[in-house]
Amino acid sequence: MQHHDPEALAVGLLSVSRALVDGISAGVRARGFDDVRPAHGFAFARLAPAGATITQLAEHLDVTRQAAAQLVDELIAKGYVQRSRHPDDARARLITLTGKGWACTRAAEAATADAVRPWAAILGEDRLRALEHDLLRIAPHGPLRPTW
Amino acid sequence: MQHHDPEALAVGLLSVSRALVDGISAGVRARGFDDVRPAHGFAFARLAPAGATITQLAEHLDVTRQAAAQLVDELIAKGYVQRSRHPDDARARLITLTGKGWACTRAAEAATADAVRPWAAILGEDRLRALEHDLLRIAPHGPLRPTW
DNA sequence: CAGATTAGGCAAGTAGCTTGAACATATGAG
DNA sequence: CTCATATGTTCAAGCTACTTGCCTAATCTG
Repeated sequence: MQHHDPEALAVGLLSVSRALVDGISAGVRARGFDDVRPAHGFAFARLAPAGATITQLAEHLDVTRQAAAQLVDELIAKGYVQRSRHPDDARARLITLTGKGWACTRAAEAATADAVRPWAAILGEDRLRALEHDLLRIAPHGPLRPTW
Repeated sequence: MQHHDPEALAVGLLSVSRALVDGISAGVRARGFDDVRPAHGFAFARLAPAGATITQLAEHLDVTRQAAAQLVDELIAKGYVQRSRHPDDARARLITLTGKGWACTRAAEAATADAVRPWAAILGEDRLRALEHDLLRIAPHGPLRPTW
C-alpha cells in the first residue's frame, strides 16, 4: 500500500503557489500596472466589495494598523484607492478603490486566468476542477492572507 | 459549472500554501527551534544534500550573494550551519549543516507530516496522492524559491 | 457625562534585503 | 609565466516594509 509523501506535496504546493504569484505579478505589470506589488493585490481583494477601514484592512492583511495606513498612503499616492469620510463613524475613514484601482483588479483577474490556463492544458479541465475543489476543501476559512 | 474558476483556484492554492507554511513554522517552533524563520528552511533544503557555497545558495534563494552571506552569518551564530574551506576552490567556502541543523531539518519534516495529515483525513489517501501528483505536474522545474 | 474603548496618525526603531566597492583566488590568452 | 579578466566572498551604506510606543479624536457604556 502506497502512502502519500508530505515532502513532495509541500514542494508541489509551494512551487505552484510561487509560480502563480510570479505569473500574476508579471501579467499585471504587462498590462501596464508596474507600480503594484503582490501584497497590494491582497489589499484590493478586501477593498473591492465595498471598501474598508484601515483597521479592517490591517486585520485582513494580518499587519499592524500603522502598516496598513502606510500601504494605503502609498496606494493613494499612486492613484489606486481613495480615502473618504466614513458614513457611520466620524473617527474612521472609508478606503475604496478608484477607477484605476478597479482597472488594476480586472487586470489581475485576467492575469490570473492567463497563469492558470497552461495548467488546464496539462491536466485537462476535469482534473483542474478536481484540484480546485480539493484545495478549497482543505483550505482554512478566513481571509486570504498576504504572503508576498 | 462547466469551466474552472481561476479566481477560486488561486484562492485555494494560496490559502493552502499559507496554511502549510504557518503549520510547518508552528511545528518547528513547537519542537524547540524557535529562532528559525520559514526562509531558513529553504536554505536548509539546499544545504542538506552536500552543502553549498554562498553563491549557490544565493542563486537557489533568488537573492543577492550579500543577502545569502548575511543569512549564513545568522545561521552560523545560531549554530545551524558551519563554514569550512572549499575542497576544490580556495576562494569559496563550503556551507554545511551542523548536527543542530540536521535536527532542525528532521523537525521540519515531522512538522510537514503533521501539517499534511489532516488533509488526508479530509480528502482520503487517494485524492491526496492525486493532488500531489497533479501539483508536481504543473509545478515549474528548478529550485523551490522562498517566499516566506 | 465621566471613563473606557476604538479609529487613526505621528515618530522612531528594526529586519532583511539592496547597491556599490573592495579584495582574494582562479582561469585563459599570449 | 604574466597579465587581463572572471569568479567567490566580504565590507559598508542605504532602502523599504514592517514594527513598537505614544498621542489625539470620536464613540460607546453605565
